Amino acid sequence: MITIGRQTDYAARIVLHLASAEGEGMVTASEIAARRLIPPAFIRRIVTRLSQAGILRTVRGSGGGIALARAASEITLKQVVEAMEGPIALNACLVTGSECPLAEACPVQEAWAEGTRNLSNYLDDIRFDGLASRLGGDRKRGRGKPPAAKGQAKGRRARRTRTD
Amino acid sequence: MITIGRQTDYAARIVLHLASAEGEGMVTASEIAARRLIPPAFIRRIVTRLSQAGILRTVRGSGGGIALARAASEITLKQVVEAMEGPIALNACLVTGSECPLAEACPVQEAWAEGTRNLSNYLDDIRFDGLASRLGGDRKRGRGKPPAAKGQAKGRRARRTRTD
DNA sequence: AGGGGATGATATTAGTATTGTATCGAGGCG
DNA sequence: CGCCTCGATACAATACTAATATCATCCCCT
Repeated sequence: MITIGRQTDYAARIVLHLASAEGEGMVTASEIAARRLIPPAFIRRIVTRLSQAGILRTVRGSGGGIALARAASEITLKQVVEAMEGPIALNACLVTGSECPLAEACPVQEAWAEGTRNLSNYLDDIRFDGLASRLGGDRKRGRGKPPAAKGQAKGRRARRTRTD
Repeated sequence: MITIGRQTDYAARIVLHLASAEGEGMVTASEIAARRLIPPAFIRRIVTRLSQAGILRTVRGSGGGIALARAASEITLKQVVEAMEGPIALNACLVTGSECPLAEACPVQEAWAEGTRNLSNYLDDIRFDGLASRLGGDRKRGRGKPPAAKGQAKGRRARRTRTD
């Protein structure tokens, strides 16, 4: 189905939660787990990977917890996806390099490659400040925006490619 | 890694092969397997699924084989992907509907949804006549396009990959 | 300095999906 | 009738994912 793993889904929720609590100090893993419906025993590993990727900052000990390593506006969905899933690629043949002897004359590979670039660029335009502002912000701002996630930076990114 | 399965990769190669042999009669599964480096015992199942999806047409018996069910220009990469992988969705929460209690106020889900739409639209624009013409067809049609499938309008947007 | 609270790391397990193979059946052509 | 081809299914091996539990490490606070 070409989907991200559930861990990545969880990771996005975690970062989103922290982005919405930006500047409010540390949040514990247990609290995020409870608030965002993430298996408590699972959240540790995800946080660890996000920390190693430089997206989160953690402090151990009493009073410790988790926070964003930098401003939410500097964290994109692409960064989170790559931290959890590795490089973005629609087809494994794009990342393993030239395992496929047919790659030389493979127009389909080119299609996968461009689709990958499109997806990567799209995800890189989704920033967590924008996402967080849509979390609880609707009530206080009376949005004139539709619930659909457009409006962020993705502009009109024409998807007509017309390759022929 | 958000990749298609290998079966889908195979499926695309199969359709591509048939598209490049359009109007030349039936091709046997064994021949495709050999020419496109697909496990011979595996290709049957893939062909069956593509047939059931109405993309391929098969004829049994001596002299039989496989061919496209309609013109290559009427077959898109999206159709092949959906035949093999089911509905296109970047996150399972988009297809299962409302398994997630947070979906009501989940900006990330909206991001996945739009990314899915983008991807789906992109794949639906890739048609196999275009792909086949790039296989060995450059010489005979002299198409003015570069071999790389670019030309998309992926708008250049400031790329903040800052990982400090 | 010590206790408790928090993350870090790892082993394990159960379940599932994918990949690939083998076998038998059915249909069509000569 | 016999060969050639696809159709369907059962099967195994593998890999991955999700999830849990446990112990180690670190740090604030008293």
